[in-house]
Amino acid sequence: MALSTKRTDRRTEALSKERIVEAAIHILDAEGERALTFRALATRLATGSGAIYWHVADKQALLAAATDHILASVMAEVAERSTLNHDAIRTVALGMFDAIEAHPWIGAQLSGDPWQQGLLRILEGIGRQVQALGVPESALFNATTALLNCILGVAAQHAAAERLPRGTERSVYLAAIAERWTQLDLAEYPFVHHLAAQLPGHDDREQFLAGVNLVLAGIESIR
Amino acid sequence: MALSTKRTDRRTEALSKERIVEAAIHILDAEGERALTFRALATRLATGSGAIYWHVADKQALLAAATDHILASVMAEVAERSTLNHDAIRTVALGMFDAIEAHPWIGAQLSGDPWQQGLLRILEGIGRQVQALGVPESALFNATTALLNCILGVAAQHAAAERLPRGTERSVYLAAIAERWTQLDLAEYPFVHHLAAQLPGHDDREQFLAGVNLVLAGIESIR
DNA sequence: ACCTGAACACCGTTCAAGT
DNA sequence: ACCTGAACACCGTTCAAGT
Repeated sequence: MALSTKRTDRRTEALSKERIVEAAIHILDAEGERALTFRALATRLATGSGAIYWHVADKQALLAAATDHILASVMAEVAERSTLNHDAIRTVALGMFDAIEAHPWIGAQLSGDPWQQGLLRILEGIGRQVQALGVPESALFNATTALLNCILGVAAQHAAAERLPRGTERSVYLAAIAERWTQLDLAEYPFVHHLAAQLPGHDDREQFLAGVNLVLAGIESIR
Repeated sequence: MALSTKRTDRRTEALSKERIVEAAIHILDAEGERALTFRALATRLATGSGAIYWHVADKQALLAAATDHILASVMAEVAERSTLNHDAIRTVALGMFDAIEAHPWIGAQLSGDPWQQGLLRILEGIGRQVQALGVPESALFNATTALLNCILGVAAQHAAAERLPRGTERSVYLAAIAERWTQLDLAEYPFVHHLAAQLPGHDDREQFLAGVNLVLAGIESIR
């Protein structure tokens, strides 16, 4: 690597898009979305805030690159456990679920721009398996986006949780929502009241998988 | 109403949460999400920017109230055309689709906070019909949120379009995305390439309905 | 080519002061 | 009780100036 020590003598390991993205991910994971500031980023990288613009177009591009970085590693990891069709789809979906849970700021990013680079990797991964299931050409797009919607739904849920004060427990968060639901007018919201009882006890991951299975069942009934 | 003319003599029709929300919706619809500023809102209401805080907690609450206002009218309108089960679900879903298309800023709001007040009306409306379909207790939550995910998916797509420069045609927007997809490496993204061809010609509303139908088919196969 | 950091043009929100 | 509007504490982004 360090064949020639010509430039800067690795004092501060020259800035690069990759280093910037890594630093951004660190801040996002450690302190949340609101803490990612060009000033905070510059401080962490020991540089001026303007320097970042030499490598990254703007904040939106930075967030997209950070999301892409995570999603690329998800797909790489998932690709190793090669299974087929239904199982492959479930594997990709669960990989996404875990990634969104580990990095909730991804949720906001995905909901905000569902056609961004990073999500295309997932679209590709899922779409190929849907195709392999023998879904007719005309239903291919719809079936794949329906599965993607399950992921976007989870993303939206975690994006909302991300915007809470740091360190709020998931369980007390759900309990607070259930509490709010219970306070709604019973006559007007009977069904929501009914769900409120189930909300605190439920397993997010299990529910997510159930949604995916439901869509898979729908796909099965189509072909 | 104006039994006594005691106070302010209706010179400027005193501020109220409702007037503020209506003004906010006007700005959001006419000029987009980024144009909604407390300063712009204050100017439109011919008041000081601080006055708004007397009626609304903060910007997040204002956006939630605006979204709730729209969704309430969607549900009211949809409730009149009373149908049953599958058709009722499709009616609610299409009502939401049209609302999101007419007010794209709702998309960002729904994706950002899927448990907010406004969306509960939809959850209630859809959930009741799912219940009426005879879906077993254990699958009720999953089936309803799966349908909600279709709506959140559409919301996310329109939220992304909303953030574009004003006045971008939907068709040129889709063409631009298809163009980007075509430029991806064919070996790595064969499926996305395949979809790119369908993207410009497709009908959003039709695709949305197809997704809903897919989930409904899945629900049918469960019970 | 790449980096610095002050400066610019904004925000949401607060709050003493008014009526 | 309700409103005013200046002030505060931030932002993302730009850009002359440096190396």
